[in-house]
Amino acid sequence: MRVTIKDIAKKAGVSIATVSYVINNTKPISPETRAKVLQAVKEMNYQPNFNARGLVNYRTNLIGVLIPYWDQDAKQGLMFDNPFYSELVRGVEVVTSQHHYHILLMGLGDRPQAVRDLVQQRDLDGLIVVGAYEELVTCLAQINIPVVLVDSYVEDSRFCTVRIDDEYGGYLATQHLLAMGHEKIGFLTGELFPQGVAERRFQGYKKALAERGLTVNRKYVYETKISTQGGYEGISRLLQQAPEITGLFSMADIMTIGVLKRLRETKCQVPADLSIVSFDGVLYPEFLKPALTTVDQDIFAKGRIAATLLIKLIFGEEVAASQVVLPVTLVMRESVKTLRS
Amino acid sequence: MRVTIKDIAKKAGVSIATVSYVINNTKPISPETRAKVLQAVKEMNYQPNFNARGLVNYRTNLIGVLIPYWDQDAKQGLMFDNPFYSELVRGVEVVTSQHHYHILLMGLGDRPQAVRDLVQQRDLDGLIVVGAYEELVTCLAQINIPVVLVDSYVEDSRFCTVRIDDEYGGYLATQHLLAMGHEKIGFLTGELFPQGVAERRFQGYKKALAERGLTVNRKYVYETKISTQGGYEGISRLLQQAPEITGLFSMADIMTIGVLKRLRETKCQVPADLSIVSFDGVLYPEFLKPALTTVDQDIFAKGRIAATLLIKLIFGEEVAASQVVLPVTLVMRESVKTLRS
DNA sequence: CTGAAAGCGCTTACAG
DNA sequence: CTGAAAGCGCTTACAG
Repeated sequence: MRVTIKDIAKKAGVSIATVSYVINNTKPISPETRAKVLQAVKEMNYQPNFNARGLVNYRTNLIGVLIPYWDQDAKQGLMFDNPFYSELVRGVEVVTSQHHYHILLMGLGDRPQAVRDLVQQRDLDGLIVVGAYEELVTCLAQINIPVVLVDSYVEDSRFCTVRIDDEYGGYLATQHLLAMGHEKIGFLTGELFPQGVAERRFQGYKKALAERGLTVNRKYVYETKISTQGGYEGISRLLQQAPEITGLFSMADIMTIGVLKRLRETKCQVPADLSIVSFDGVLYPEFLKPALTTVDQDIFAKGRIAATLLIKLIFGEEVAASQVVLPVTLVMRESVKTLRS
Repeated sequence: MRVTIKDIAKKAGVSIATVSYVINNTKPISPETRAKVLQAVKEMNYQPNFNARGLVNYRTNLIGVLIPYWDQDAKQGLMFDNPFYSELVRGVEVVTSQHHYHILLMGLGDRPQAVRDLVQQRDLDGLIVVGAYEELVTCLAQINIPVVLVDSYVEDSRFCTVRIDDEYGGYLATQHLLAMGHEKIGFLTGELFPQGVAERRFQGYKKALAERGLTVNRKYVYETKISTQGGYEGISRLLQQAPEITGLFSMADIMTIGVLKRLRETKCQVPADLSIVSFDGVLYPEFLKPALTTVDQDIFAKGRIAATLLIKLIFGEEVAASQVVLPVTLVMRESVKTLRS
């Protein structure tokens, strides 16, 4: 059923070792023998079994792409639910496919050890991990393969990272609202944990406020899940505890959609009643109603660069930069109104 | 470096066969021996190597998810570019992870034989293929593993399929425009090939027109790529060759975004100057401007069902239905205006 | 230039 | 109940 190296050897009248040599170009083989083998390979559509190959030479040509869930049961949330991740995976695919690498895609729930298991089960050559948190990083540190962290701020120098300047992004968003005259600015965010992007954007939020001599009102900050549902519930709570806010920095487009839904239900107009700056620019913000002012990032590039780094690490090549920081841009559209003060 | 069954055997003081037996629960083992083995497994964080396992027992616990490109170079288009696919993959992941199956994600360009190669290289247990066309189906037929086709209308009874009733969807879209008084209705579509969904939606379009005693004006139909870019260019051409249309059935949300972009540039108002019905409902249509009237489908469910079917096929279980057809719903929002006639 | 043989991590008759 | 051995598909010293 499987076409194996034996079949080729038999057909070409050589040993399996010879077949291996010509396929891998790993030893000088006479032109005639080579031709015979290649002919057989072609006729039988032979393709080497990467699993068997990986078993002996410790290279499976397989990398894992790990994407976190926030909701273990629903398997929702960060994972895929967010077009963000499809963009990222697409970026990864573009480069891995050029290097004959395959992608194993996995969602990661609340059991970070699952990474270690996966790596052992599949004998992965490398790992791209999105949004790693401390506990996960601890697990990763026990694994002996190259890892590229996307959107994570771990201090561990063993890992390459690719991300944007989230603090600056948060700063841009908030600073824009301030510049437009808003002072009571809400911050709707995903979980704030030390190595996460949310925390950094929060830093940027604080920094922008501080520049204006303002301090953070904890009532203006609401932590919830990064999903439409999170945005929907979050804005309700936030407006309940801080009805006076005139501006909102929403940490992710996907949350902002939920915000818009809720606001529409409560007849709260954007930007008339509430100005919004969102983040990512992944949901075609110019076509939303209102067209969303966003801090944009190039997620496709994130994926490409992460994969390029990882492949280099796997091949033991020198990497120019082990910490890649991609730019962000504030794109002004229609969701922020100028407040006269 | 790898923790293997040998390490466990040594630590537990038993043979590797015994370790295998307890791990797989495949032979009666004395409680004491079992305990020793389990203890060792735990202490060493042992996880069996699925690749090695697959080599001997012809089951790798790996399935492939294949997603077509339309643009080989840019690796864009259908693949991921479209949130449609992330939803689908998420659905697949939910069920595969419950069955200890992993997902190999691959884009598929213009070389359908790549599927066969992949299956051999990775020894996949099964395949979920999105949008298969004839040539690809021919390749799939040569492969001896279970395949579930998503969004494909091949006649081949060897394959399970899951899809929506695309003809009915196209009918609903067109019929709605007709009901609102439109008669000159454009159809912006992806490539029309026999086994594709586009062709079926086109049939629905024709059927709705026919019911009104109208025939298809070929000038009103424009075939292009399923992407924002395709939508953008497509609507330009379409309006060039048929400026008189008052309604548009756009075959995919992702194209519709491009349409909106172009229309905005040319100051063509929706729905004042052009009414639009879109398809999929995957881009938060209620928050677009204008809120898009769409024919919605549950893509997450498509993924879940496809994976469930595939797993059953792999395990040789009886499948209730080998052709699953999911419902579509017309959701009216604001992109269609009533035309008085 | 070519091949026999060992071995990668695992499972599974087969024997005891 | 337990284990030695063959074998899954492949690569790689080693010998010739």
